[in-house]
Amino acid sequence: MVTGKAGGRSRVTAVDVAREAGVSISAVSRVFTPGASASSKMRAKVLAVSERLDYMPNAMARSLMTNRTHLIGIIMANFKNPVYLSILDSFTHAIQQRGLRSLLFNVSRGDDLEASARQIMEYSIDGMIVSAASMSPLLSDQCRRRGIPLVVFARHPRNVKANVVTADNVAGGRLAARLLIERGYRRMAYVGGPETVSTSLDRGSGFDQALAEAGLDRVRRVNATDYGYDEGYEAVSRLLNGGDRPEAVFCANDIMAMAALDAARYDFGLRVPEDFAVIGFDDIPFAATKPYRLTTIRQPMDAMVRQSIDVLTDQISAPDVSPVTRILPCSVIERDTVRSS
Amino acid sequence: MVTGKAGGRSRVTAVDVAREAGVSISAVSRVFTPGASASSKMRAKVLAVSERLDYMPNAMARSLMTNRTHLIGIIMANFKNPVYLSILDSFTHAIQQRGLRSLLFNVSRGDDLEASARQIMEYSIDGMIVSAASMSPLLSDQCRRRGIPLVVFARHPRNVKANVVTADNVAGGRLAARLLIERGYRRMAYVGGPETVSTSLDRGSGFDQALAEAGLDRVRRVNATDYGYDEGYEAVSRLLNGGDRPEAVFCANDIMAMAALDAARYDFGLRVPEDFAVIGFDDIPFAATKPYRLTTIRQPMDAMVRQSIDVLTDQISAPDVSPVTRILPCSVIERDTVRSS
DNA sequence: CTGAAAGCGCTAACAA
DNA sequence: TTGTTAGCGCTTTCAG
Repeated sequence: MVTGKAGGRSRVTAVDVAREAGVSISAVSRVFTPGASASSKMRAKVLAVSERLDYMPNAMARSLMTNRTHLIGIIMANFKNPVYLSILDSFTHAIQQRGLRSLLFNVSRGDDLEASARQIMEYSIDGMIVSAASMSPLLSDQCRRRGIPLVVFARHPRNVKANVVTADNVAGGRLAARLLIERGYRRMAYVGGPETVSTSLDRGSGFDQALAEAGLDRVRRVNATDYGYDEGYEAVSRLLNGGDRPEAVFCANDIMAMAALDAARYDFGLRVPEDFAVIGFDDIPFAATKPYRLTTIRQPMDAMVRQSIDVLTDQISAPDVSPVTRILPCSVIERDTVRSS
Repeated sequence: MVTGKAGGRSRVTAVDVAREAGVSISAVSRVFTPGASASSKMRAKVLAVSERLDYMPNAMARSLMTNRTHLIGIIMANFKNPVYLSILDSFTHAIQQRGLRSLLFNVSRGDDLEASARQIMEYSIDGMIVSAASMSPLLSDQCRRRGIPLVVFARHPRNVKANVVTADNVAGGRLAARLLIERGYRRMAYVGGPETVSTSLDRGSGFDQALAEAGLDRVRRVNATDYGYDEGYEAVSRLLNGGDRPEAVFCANDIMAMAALDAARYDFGLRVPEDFAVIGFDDIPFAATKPYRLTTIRQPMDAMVRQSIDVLTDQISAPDVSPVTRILPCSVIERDTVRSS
């Protein structure tokens, strides 16, 4: 029984290391603090003992003094759409690259956004990223009051005072419309997501604008009840069953576009792109597979993620700056669901 | 300038609330501690002031005393496979349900698992879930030494002393083989993932076993370099190009099975399931879409997640128990890529 | 460059 | 039930 405290509950602390190395605990602290001064002898001795004792500074205790937790809160919904896996991949990667950690909150199952935000704030995170459909002013207020930099990702909520990093969804919608017009389609429809989501709204209005500019009218518009495959399938079926069938549809995301393609081909016997064109949004990996080869509008996800983290880290080191808005351009990815000339 | 400290850096603390409410700080503490005793008057008064001042206990300071952070570390790789989005969805949801928080670590980009584990441990998390291909004994040692309950999810590493919750991959492989045999296929092949991954190994060996029991030999076996669509496509192409073409393939996951289906149909002109059968593993949502209608082996993901969290929470409250292993059964999901009788 | 001492915000005995 | 007191493990002035 030579081991320290019993029960495995307690860890080795800086005091243990200091005692064992015959130095003060401040010395230990300095060795583990990046910008601090310590002689190389000191450093070597402390590091050796730490290694032997398997010492590791306690982040909680540290943050109590420094007021930095190195924690970035991520509030996310949409755990059904594969784009969000890529987004999460990029975010966690970027966050880790900078020596930060991700505290992930799932608000997709009707969990209250406010409540989650409150919980997350108990950890006094250094920054927060929100990528959920609903974005409340109360949340951004909370963050501002507490001095926590906040970026709203891939969403452009009105009356919320926060940093915003998003794709230019309106321009993306226009891109879709112009491609379709150029390729000779005339009777177009839009398949949006839930009516309140800003991305769906923006993509739809850009689409309508460009149509109007060309003297065209959008034939119809349907809204899926959720941003998923089944909901998209249902919405498109409604669209194709109704009279005044369109020659082309622009869908608010790739999942719904894939559903549109399937419904058109399998249930209505339409040939794509000859009889019917489909454009999606996002460019998820599956959109490129053989059965789909979906023509789509791509958001510059990696750039968006990078900018978000940049904005966040900038504001963590220099607080009290006014919110920034970064809107990044989309691009057309041509594949085989729109005819080629 | 009536506000407290300047700069927005500092938050309102229990001291502020205590002063304002004319009580002691322990009183404040008690009001925010679930099992503590406080008169309803006290509680009301403190709560009112807290509300007004927007007070919230500091989780870091709290954890310093309690030795509980309510943080669960999740180490994940495979940010390319959509199953993991569902898994993450279930995990974060289950974790939040129990008043815990998720600290997510991405080790998919060649980031060192050890290094990540060390970082994550600085936060003295209450428990840890690892769902990454590689699982080192060093990591489980670290956890045991620090008394941190660990569950290895959907993987069954050898010589690692930790809790394991996984599907019965061997039995799953057998299920696939028996279905194929029953439906009259004879010349079968296996498309595995990277050679070292236990899931791929187990599924393959279960498949081989059941084949052998029926007096059959697996015709061939190819391994994809990674668990993705493109890698699967490449592997299957190799398989179908080689001589001795199989009548059926069992793929280690749905993504590769989808790739197999696409390669077979589009590049080799095979009719499925007449000329060629494909079975996948996982039952991801896309496997059910019209172009695929993939017959597959389903892992009971929700149950696996639930069990993982159960094991974790049990061991958090009652440490020093020996590791448990839970192996859950898979089931066959029949769709259209294996002929029906 | 190094050590002593004073907290960071909170909880947990212990008295009252 | 409530207040007082002593830390949790660490960083950070401030002397030396």
